[in-house]
Amino acid sequence: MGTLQKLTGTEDILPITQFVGQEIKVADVGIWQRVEAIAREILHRAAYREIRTPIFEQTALFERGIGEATDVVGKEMYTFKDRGDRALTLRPENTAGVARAYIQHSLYAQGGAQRLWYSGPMFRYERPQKGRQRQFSQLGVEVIGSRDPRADAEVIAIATDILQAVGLKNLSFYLNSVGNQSDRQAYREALVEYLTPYKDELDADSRDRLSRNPLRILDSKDAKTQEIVQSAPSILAYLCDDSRQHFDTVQQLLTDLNIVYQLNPCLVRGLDYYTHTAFEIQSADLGAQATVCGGGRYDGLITELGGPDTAAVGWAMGLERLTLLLQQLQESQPPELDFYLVSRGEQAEGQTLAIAQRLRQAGFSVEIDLSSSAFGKQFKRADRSGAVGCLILGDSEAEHGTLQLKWLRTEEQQELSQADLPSAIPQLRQHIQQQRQSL
RNA sequence: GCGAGCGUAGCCAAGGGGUUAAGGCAGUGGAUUGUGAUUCCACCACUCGCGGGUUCAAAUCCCGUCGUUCGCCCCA
Repeated sequence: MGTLQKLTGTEDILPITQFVGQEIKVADVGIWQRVEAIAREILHRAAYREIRTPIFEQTALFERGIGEATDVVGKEMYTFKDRGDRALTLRPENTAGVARAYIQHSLYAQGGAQRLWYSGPMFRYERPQKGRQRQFSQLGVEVIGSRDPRADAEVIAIATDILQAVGLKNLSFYLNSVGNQSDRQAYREALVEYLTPYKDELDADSRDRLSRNPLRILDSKDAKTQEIVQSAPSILAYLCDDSRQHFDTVQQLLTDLNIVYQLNPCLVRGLDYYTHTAFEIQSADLGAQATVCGGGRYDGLITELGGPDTAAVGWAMGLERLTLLLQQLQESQPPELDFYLVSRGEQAEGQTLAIAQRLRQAGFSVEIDLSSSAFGKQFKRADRSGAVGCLILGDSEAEHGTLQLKWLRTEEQQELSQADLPSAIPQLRQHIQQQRQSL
C-alpha cells in the first residue's frame, strides 16, 4: 500500500460512526466524550483531583516500580534511546508515574491522603486482539497516603459507580487479598512445595513460572493446571492477623455498600507492587480480555521508588474495553446544530461569515455551506445536517441586507433584517428550543 | 514471541485459470441556473494489499511479505 497507515495496534477515533449493516464497526468520539464526562463528574464529587504526568519516563522507573520479572517489563515495553542516549520508555501503566510525581514534588507534605485521578494513553508492545491494543487508554485513580481500609472500599465504590453510571451491566467483581510481603513469602513457599510433585503435569508456561513467579500459576487457563490448582493451599490461609483484619474490614465495608463481589483466592495481579487488596472487574462480553478494571493496594511502591513509607490503593480502567462494551448498548447521536447557512453569489457569500460569527457569539451553533453549488443541493445538505433552521442568503437578500430563515421542521419561512439580528436573538433562541422539544 | 482465519472501490460484496472485474450503499454532476421528497441519466477499480514464481493466459494456483481479525502468553 502506497499510502501511510496507522501503526498496528493503534486506533483512530473518528467524529462519525462507521457501520457494517447494523453493527457498529468504529464508534465515534461521542461515546468517549460521554464516558469522560461521567467519570469526571463522579471523581469530582468524591474529591479526587486530576494529575497529568509525562507519557514517557526513565526506563528504570518501570523496571523498579512494576518489577523486572513481570511480563510487562520483560517483553512488553516500548523502550528506546533518545538523542542524548537516555533510556526512555513509553508508559505501560501510570501508577509508577504518579508515584514518581508524588515523591518528586513531596506531595506527602500536604498532609492527609492524596486522592488523584488520571486519564491518558498507555503503551505495550503486544499482538493486538479484541480489547487489546498497543496504544490504549486508561482512566485510573490512586489514593496515596492512607492504609485505612475505607480507602480500599472508597476506590472500589467509585469504580463501580462509574461503570454503572456509564450504563454497563453484567459485570463480575472478583476480590482477593495477597497479604503483605512476608505473608506472600510464606505462601509462595507453601505453594511451590505443593506444586513441585505435579511439576510434569503442569503446562509449559506454568512449569517455567514455578521457580520465577509461582503465584502466577494460580490463574493459568490451562485445564489440567487449573485442576491441580483447585486443591492448592489458599493465600487467604496465610494472611497474618493484621492482613486478615484489613481484608475483613474491606469486605464488611463493601457489603455495607451493597457491592456484590466474589472472593477469588486465585486472583493474582501481574504487577509486583500489589499488596493486600487485589481486585478485577470483568465482563463476559469482551472475549479473551475480560478485565475492564483492575487494581489493588500497593503499600510498598512509594518506598521502593525512594519515597517515605507510604501506603496507597488504586485501580485502572481500560477505556477501549469500556467503550467496546458500551457501543453494543447504544447508538450515537449526531451533534445538535441550530443553523445551516446556505448562500450563493459573490456578495452573499461574502456576508456569510460575519452573520455566522454574530450568531455563534450569541451562543448558537452554525454551519456554513462552502460549496457554492445550486440551492437545491445546499438545501439537501441542510436537511441532512439535522439543523433546526436554514439561513438563506442569495443575491436579493445580499442586496437588501436581509436574510431568509426557513424552519426546516415546520417549513415556515420568515425574513429577517441583518441589521436587526441582535434584537431577534431571544426570539430565535426560544423558537429553536420549542422546535427541539416538539420532536 | 507462538497459532489459526481473512485481504476485490470510502463501505458491503460477486467472481476459485480464459481477459470490457457483477451488483448494492455512499459520493459527485445533471434533469430541477432560489427551496429539502421520489424518480431518472451520467460519472465513480487501466486492476483485485505488495513482491516474486508457475502458465500461451493469474483477482483466481504456488512461495514470500505486509496488513488485519481472533486465540495463546499477559493484562486494562
